[in-house]
Amino acid sequence: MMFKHRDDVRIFKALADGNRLEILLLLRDGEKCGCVLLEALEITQPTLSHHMKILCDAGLVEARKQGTWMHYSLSPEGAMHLKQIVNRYVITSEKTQSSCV
Amino acid sequence: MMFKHRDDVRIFKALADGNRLEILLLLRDGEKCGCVLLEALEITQPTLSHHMKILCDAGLVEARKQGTWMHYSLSPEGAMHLKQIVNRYVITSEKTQSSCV
DNA sequence: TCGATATATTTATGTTTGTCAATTTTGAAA
DNA sequence: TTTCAAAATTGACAAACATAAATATATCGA
Repeated sequence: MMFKHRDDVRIFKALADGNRLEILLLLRDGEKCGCVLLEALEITQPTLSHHMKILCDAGLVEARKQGTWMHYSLSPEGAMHLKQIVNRYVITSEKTQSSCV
Repeated sequence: MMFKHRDDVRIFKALADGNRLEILLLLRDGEKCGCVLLEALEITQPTLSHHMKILCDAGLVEARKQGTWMHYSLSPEGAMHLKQIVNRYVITSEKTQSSCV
């Protein structure tokens, strides 16, 4: 029960934070390294690292390591998956009435 | 800062719980009253009431009162709004490379 | 009015989460 | 090797959250 729809919950949880949404917006115009994200957000480096892990674990963001730098970008597959999930939970079929009217 | 994208966060938070996702699935095949939802979920009545409030406040679910019963249904407007939000945060443009390569 | 049923509210509790400070790890350059 | 910069990890803490018990409210029928 606690683990119903666990994977989907993980994705929506990743989206349920203002800083993480802001990170996604920053990544919309292309790959960015952590230090650039850090400048744009008013959070500390450990906090950013924490958020990036959540976004990556959810499959929404991809990470590319190059030397000391980590480069982050939106995951097209993650985006597609998210849209599929949304359709699964929120799609509307014909409008019927409650059986206990 | 704490309140960045507040309204969008509220919607994603509403989706970030296994029981609430299950409720949305139950509502996919039409309107249902609270007592029916309660039977389908292994939670207590106050907890269901709590979850329904969160889903309604997020605009994902509509409530219709009829006598003692509350009838819940998916909100088509809420669904459309959610899809728009998802596109805002996760759409992918041309792939560029990080500026600090 | 009284009783039964569906729902909402209040209160309390254990868990999860976002955050930062401090520290560690990693990788490259001097 | 030493030094420096970027990122990850650890530990701690306050706020937010999911949950249930107890209680309150609302509506209908007898």
